[in-house]
Amino acid sequence: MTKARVTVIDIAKAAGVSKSTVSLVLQGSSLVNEGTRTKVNAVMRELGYVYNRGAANLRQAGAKSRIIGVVVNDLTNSFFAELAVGVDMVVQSAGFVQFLSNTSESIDRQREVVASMREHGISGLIVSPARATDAADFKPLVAAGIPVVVVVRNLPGAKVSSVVSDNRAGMMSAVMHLAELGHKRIAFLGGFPDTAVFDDRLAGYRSGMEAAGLDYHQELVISSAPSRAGGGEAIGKALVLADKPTAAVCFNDAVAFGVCDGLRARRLEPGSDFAVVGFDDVIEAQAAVPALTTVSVDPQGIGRRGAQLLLKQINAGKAEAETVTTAVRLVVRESCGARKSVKIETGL
Amino acid sequence: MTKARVTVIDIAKAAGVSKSTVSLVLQGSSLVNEGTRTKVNAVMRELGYVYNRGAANLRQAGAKSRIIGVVVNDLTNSFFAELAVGVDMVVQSAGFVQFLSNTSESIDRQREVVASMREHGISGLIVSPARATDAADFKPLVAAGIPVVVVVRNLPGAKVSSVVSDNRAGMMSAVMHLAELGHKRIAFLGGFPDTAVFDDRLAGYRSGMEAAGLDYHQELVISSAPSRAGGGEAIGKALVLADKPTAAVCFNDAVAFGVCDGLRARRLEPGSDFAVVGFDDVIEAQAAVPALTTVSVDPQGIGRRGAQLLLKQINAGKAEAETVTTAVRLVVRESCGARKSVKIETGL
DNA sequence: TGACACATTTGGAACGTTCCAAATATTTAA
DNA sequence: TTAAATATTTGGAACGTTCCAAATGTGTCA
Repeated sequence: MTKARVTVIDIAKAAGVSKSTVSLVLQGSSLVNEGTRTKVNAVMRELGYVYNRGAANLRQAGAKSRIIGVVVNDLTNSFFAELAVGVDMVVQSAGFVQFLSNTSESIDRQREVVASMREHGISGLIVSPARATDAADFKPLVAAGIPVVVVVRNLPGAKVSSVVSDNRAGMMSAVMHLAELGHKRIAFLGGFPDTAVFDDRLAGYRSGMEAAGLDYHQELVISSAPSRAGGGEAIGKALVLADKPTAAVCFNDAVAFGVCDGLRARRLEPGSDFAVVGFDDVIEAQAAVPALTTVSVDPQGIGRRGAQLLLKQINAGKAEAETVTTAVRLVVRESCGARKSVKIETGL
Repeated sequence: MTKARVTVIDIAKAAGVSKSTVSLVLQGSSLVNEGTRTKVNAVMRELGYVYNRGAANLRQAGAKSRIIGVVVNDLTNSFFAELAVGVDMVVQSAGFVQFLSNTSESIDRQREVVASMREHGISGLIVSPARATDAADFKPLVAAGIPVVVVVRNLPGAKVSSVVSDNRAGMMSAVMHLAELGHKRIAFLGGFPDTAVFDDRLAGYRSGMEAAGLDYHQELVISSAPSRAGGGEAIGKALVLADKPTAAVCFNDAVAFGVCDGLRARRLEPGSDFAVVGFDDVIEAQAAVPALTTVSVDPQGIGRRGAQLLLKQINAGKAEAETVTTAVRLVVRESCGARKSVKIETGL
């Protein structure tokens, strides 16, 4: 029950030096004599000193808090959990800590959370913006010299850095793969049309169709919520078309799972009767039956890249907006019909 | 590019009052006149004032930082991601923010992370301790008056509060369910024997056997790594016994999945040929084939309870160690053989 | 009117650190 | 031996807030 906090002054007294010297030791300055340094360190250990970053921070105006804020929209989704882990890895090894918050796609909550983080003096922010986030929302942060990196979803118009996966190329390769398997009528299912990610993926779909020499038909693009339920809905609409598709690329894996559900509810087997390709490669994709063919985006990598970019800007002291797109690759499993379902895995 | 920070003094000047008054407004004190309050608030908005919690914190020695630390061992595991979300929910609505870090079961990293959080002046800590965490590890925190709540895994001997699921009751109900289905030889598979959680679950197993009037056989308890691979290993050992079991309760769902793999590798179908019950109810349990019968533990609930407990202690100003066990319930699906595999779910 | 209660406001002195300019010790060069 | 150069140490004065004790203003009652 040690009541009083041990401060730099206590250390100074006990070590017979001035507080300034102790401070120098704390910062690992080369000015201080080797002997005094070890003595001070010894005393610190002995008295159980803990550094008060808040106080230090107060003096060193601004960007030295070594706290970075991380805001994601859905930590329950393993995609974002992985992303957070990626951020944590680089942030932690750079001696920073992360404030992590979850917005559940609520723009109000996002605002609150960011405000709170700002009060705590974060040195930078990584955010996967909630849907319908206004590009101007992060203006004050940037104006205050706090670097912001937007990940996963970009925010057109906002002058901030971003790390997004190559949605266009990913979707294009998915479409071309299906075309190679002989499919001619390929649908694009799921996703909300008012998002930048949707636009990119749709653009990739169109490029893919074109590259494969297939016609683009408006009716084959069916948007819906980017969720499992949304996927069920979308495939329902697709299957009542006069000229039905035989394959679909989906906005994301959740949609793809919904599509599979919907197919089975209509006695169609995903993979053999209808080809399905997802996007994201969430962990469940591998274990699902049939295993989902999907575009792998490595959320952890995005987290790492984002954190690196942010740290770079923090260290540089100025935030020059920069855009990084991370590579994606098509992972061919069973749901596209390319592989037979051989589910017996090795014993151990 | 506003360079200088707006401070309470700037506000005071602009509003024609003293900094003390502004401070009172900030704290929502009832002492201040309604007129001045609104004026001050207006000025704050106008000048874009942002509260400096660090400075405030410096003055109000100690526990008012409104930061709580959360450390988990594996955020990639959806169990812990859910837990973090639960914590975040209550912490956020209480106006706190959370430092979240991931230890990946590394005890060194855990130490680093906790030290760093302490430097930042957290008001409390929620931790799911890495394996082999020493009970004394959190002693300094507690001594400094920082409440600590241990979740998921308890730390016998440490005088801190904890929130754990009712491992005993859960395992007991699993065993009794299998007994009701007519099983006599029920194995307990997986888990490391040196953990408190293992002991609890094993105790539940024994109670369940006893309650069902079945004998306890040492040889039917087979420990292994608490992972999918470990499960495969354990079932392998179980199936070479002279008197083979016909059913198994598993240390957790990962083990249960491994057991299913192992069964199939030996041409046995989980559910019909051998009953398997898991523990945790991770999201994959539902979608697996066969769907896993398991004990559902609601990690989000644990997170919420833990956070509530912690906040209570922070507000009370003193940390009286308290132990909460959260209820669990058996979710009967297919892997125990109680239900036929009817996999066609409703369309939407 | 003076004395009192009450409501509101207010200067400083903290809090624990870092930074600066200047002081003091030590070494080197002449 | 002394001056100059170098290495080390050091008191304040910040940083932006909250707290305290005391000051001011306003109204009420004899």
